[in-house]
Amino acid sequence: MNEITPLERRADGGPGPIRRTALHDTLVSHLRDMIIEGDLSPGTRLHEGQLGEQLGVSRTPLREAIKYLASEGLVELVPSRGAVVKRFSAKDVHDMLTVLQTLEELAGKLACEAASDAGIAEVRALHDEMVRRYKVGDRLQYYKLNQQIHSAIVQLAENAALADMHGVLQTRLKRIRFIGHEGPEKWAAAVAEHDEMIVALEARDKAKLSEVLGRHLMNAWERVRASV
Amino acid sequence: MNEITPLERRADGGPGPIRRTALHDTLVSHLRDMIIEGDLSPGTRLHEGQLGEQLGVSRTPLREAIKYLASEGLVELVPSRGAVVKRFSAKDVHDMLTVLQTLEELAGKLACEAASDAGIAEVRALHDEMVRRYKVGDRLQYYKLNQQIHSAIVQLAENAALADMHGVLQTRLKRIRFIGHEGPEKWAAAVAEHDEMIVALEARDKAKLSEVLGRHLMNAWERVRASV
DNA sequence: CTTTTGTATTCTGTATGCAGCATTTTCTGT
DNA sequence: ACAGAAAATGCTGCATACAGAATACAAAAG
Repeated sequence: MNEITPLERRADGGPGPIRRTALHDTLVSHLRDMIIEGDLSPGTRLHEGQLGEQLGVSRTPLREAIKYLASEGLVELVPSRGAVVKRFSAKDVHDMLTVLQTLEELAGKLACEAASDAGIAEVRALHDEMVRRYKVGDRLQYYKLNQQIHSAIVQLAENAALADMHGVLQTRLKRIRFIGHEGPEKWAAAVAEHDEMIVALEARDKAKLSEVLGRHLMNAWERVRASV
Repeated sequence: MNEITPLERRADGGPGPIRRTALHDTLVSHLRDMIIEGDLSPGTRLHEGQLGEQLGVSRTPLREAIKYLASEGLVELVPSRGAVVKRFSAKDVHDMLTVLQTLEELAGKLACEAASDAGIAEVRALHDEMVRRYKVGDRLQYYKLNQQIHSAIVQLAENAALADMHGVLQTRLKRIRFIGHEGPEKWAAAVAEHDEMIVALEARDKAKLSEVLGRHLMNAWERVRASV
């Protein structure tokens, strides 16, 4: 999609209060984005010398970032042959969605118990914004807000381990969902499901929210299965 | 627990068919074990120079392994201060067990559908062996077989993503469970639950297996809560 | 013309070296 | 003697350098 551009190293000092972002984190995020957005397509070898030069970074931190991503499951380490962007089969995607479904069902239940009213209001705000984008037909922003909402609900559950696992799976799936372009009717259905979600969350209806989230992800498979 | 010993580099050739295990993998496993077994206790700084010398490895591959473990959640990266072994609070452990419970419930359902008879027989064999160890009072082997059984059931589910997530959580919890020494009556209860599990699995009773697995992990929290 | 083997190149894997930041120790002033 | 500042030490973060493995290419044999 994009050109491979040199990593902009956060210049020292500047207006920012303090530089917290080490190169490692920046690199990890950058590579993750490159994989998700398709700059590095599945099966591509991550050429250390070349890639490092393009990003303006030496091989050492690059290799460390790659190892990190390998643990995240985005790339695969082949002994003596470096790293390649992991390729997901249709079954892999289905499997991931199955687990994600279970996790979000759990998140829904926990969120209804643990969430603050303010937290719920924030999700509502995200939702309203997303609907606005939907009506305008802004797919990219819709997509991003959609992800944010799911993450936000998981956050409301106040369970770090759950958030971790959810985050990993969502990241792995981003690449897929980013591509999946459903038709208008399926899109409308997805929005309707989101509507139900918000209502259930605001009512703190555990069973309902859990059920809708589960259904939503079941349908997600239907929506993306064609594109994998 | 143990001394920190130099990493035995799998000598090339040898009887083994071919050397698949790169240094990276060996290092990761070794460090993981050191953390789990308590050689590196929570809060300990992973001193690159020192640790590398003790293991007989230079800093570069060691750093890569540490980054990998950081992504797994076993260590925490502190900017400009290296890595420290992550410390889990009681809530963290509870949260992990909650997620693990949900995942194993799912695994139980899927396993009943996907498992081969041979696969189920293998779990039964593990179970019988575990019961034998229990009767002898061999806590360590009991513990290991216990873990193996849970992993085996997850494997039967034939869902790679599920296995991944389960593996990560189980690894994080190993350190805790390794310590938790329940009394005789709780131990007996745990074994009884495992008995139920096997029966349900052999009957391919989805609902029952799922229920038992869930209950088993709920009780697991009761068993370990004192020791965290 | 195909296949096989030897060689050369390229890339990964590991070690080492240097610079910057954090912390600790020491020195100085009150 | 104590507080604060300055220097010194130790460690991490990044870059570079070197060695070994894998692959690609070419030449020679069938």
